[in-house]
Formats: sequence, C-alpha cells, structure tokens
Amino acid sequence: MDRRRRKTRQAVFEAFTGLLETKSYSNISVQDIIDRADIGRSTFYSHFETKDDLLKALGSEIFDHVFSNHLTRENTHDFSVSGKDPRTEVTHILYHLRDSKAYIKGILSCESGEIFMCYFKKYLRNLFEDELNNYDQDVPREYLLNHLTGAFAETVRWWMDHEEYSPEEISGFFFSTIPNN
Amino acid sequence: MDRRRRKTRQAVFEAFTGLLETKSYSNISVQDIIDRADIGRSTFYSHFETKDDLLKALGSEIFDHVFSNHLTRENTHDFSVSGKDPRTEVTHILYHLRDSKAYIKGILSCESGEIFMCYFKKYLRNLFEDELNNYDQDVPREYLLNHLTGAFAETVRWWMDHEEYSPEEISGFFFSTIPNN
DNA sequence: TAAGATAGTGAACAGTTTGTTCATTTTTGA
DNA sequence: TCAAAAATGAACAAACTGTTCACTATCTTA
Repeated sequence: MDRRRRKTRQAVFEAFTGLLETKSYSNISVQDIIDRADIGRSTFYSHFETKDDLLKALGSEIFDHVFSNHLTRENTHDFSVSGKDPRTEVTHILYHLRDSKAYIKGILSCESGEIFMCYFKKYLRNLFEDELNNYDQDVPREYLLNHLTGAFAETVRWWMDHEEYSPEEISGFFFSTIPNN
Repeated sequence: MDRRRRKTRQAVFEAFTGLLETKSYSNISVQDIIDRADIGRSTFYSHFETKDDLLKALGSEIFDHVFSNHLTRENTHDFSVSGKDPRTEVTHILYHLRDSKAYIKGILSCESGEIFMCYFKKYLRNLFEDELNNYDQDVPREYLLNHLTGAFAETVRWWMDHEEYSPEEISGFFFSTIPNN
C-alpha cells in the first residue's frame, strides 16, 4: 500500500480510537474524525464508505491481531491437536485484549458497540467451534455456540469495567461458568 | 393521562415498532416515525425528547409487562419463598416475550439494540439477584450476575431467530448451559 | 354549557451531518 | 523525470434535528 494511504489510514484510526475514549460511537460524527485526523473530507470518503465501515475496518485491525496466534495455525486449530488447551488459548487472547483495552472499552460501552460486538463474536465463533464437540448433545449445537461466544464477549465487556483482575483470573471465571463437559 | 396524550403516545409506539420490523433502529429517523404515526413534528417532541428516549419508553412499556408477574410479588421474589422455581419463572417470562416477539426481534437485531439490551438486562439483573446465592463462591458475585443476565439476554436474542423452539425448550437450553449449583 | 387548561398542528427556522463531485496540488515510486 | 496515485478543500443538495410560535381542537370541571 502507498505510504500516503497507509499514513492517512493510520491517522483516521488514531483519531477514531482517540475519540472513542471520550465519546460514545453514536456521538462521534464523521466530521469529528476528519477534524481530529486533520485530513480532507473527500480523503476520508476515499478510504471508508461510512462510519460503520470504519468501525468494521478497525474491528479487523484489532481482532486480526488479538486472534493472530489462533489464526496462524488454522489447519490445526483443534485444541487437542494443537497441544494447547482451551484455557491457555483463552488466557492468551485476554492478554492481547488487555493491550487494546483503551479503545475497546470505548467501543464496547453500553450505548454503542453492537456492530463491534457482532464482529467480535464472529471471531469468537471461529474459536469455539472445535471446542464444542465435547459438550452436551441435549442442546442444539447452534445454541451452544451462541452461548459460548456470547458469554465470552460478555466476560470481556465486564472485564473492561473491572480491571483489577488478571487475564488468568478472568479466564478462570469464564471456565467455571460455562457448562463443564 | 389525557386521552389525546394516550392516543398520540400509542400511535408513536405503533409506528415505531412497525418500522422496527423492517428497518434497524439506527436507520429509522424521527421523521419516519412522525410520518408513520401521522402526527405533528412538535407533538412528537412534546412526548419524547429524542429517539433514544422513545426507545427507553418502549422498553419500559414492554418489560413492565413481560416481568409483571415477577414484579408484582416484589417482597417475596426469592424463588424459594415464592414457591416457584427458577425454571417456571423463566419459562413464564419467555411466554411473555414470545407475545412481543415481532417488535423485539427488530430491536434486538444485531445492528441496533444495544440500548435496549441494556435495558433488558436491568430487569434481568433484578430477576437473577436472589437466585444467585446457590452458586459457586470462587467467582465474584458481580461476575456471575453479569454472566446470568448476559446469557439469558443472549438466549432470547438467539430464540428470535430460531422460532421453532417452545418456551419450555428454550428454558431447558438455558438451564443446561448455566453453571449448576 | 361556557371557560380555562391541556394537547395537537404545521410551518418556519438555524444548525448539523452526510456523501458526492471536481478542479487543483502534492507525493510517490519506477 | 514523469505518469500514476493520493490528498485537498470548496461547493453542493439532501436529509435530519430540535425548537419556536401562532393557531386550532379537545377535554374537564365548575
């Protein structure tokens, strides 16, 4: 990618995440972002179709990083094969998330981040899919998958407001509240 | 309340929920609501300060009804005292929700209903608070409460896209995925 | 049933936001 | 050096927001 393009993109992300730390998503206008990123109006629109589009792009940016370890060994992402247990895996993701905390907190805050949550869940879905075979068959697979991703996303959101806990502790809470196979 | 006021309010709710069945919350403008309700612009603003305010009001309207049985015996809403078990209680709420399904589906749909979900969870929180004493103490009470309300809200949302299940079945799914004391 | 209070109307308003267009300038990389 | 790619910023139409105001309709109760 062209250096100019890269720089503009970065400036937009920074402006956006900066704004997200003080304002909720719906209260941020494209104009705000443009002003803060100090770019031309048409430049913004040459990068992103809309504010939602930007949010989606930011989602990819963050989650591609957060889930990078998981994704890089795609062909062996069954826990039993990869040699990692779910607990380690989850803890690892929580570490990554903690690093991005400042933005994420803004995005996941109550009034805003439905789109973002959906995006987050897509990645999580992928993560939990294999883990699922161990479980109870009385309940539809789809329900379970939804439950696990929802519970984890909810856990992360909760964590953002209870920073006193470590990734390991959070992981522990999570695993002691989901059904044990 | 004045009959005129009641009628206007009702018209707004109907217009709003009607719109919610085809459009997502963020794509509905106050103007849309006004047009559909066929009321004067200033009339709308004399009832609701803002679109979010309307959503909040609709939330009260629906949930006060959905949770009515629970709320009317406030002083004895500990399940063990009330003589009802959690399962019955939850099933009952699910029946109520099914009746309001048409709106709720629109509101809870992925791109929109964060505000609404929050509102929903407030009621749920209240519901699960007493149930909580039976549980594991390794996990913070606040975490558990968040987990239960989140899981239930997530369950309901899932249900809205899987209408083939009965309230009893959904209740069963829910209870087999939350931690058993 | 008349009068005063309460509610609805609709037009007009200033201000903001959105997304697009376009002619122009700047930067890049080969 | 030069052509392609990118950024610029002004201008634009369209939509939406929230408020005001003078006017009309409806309700309540004395």
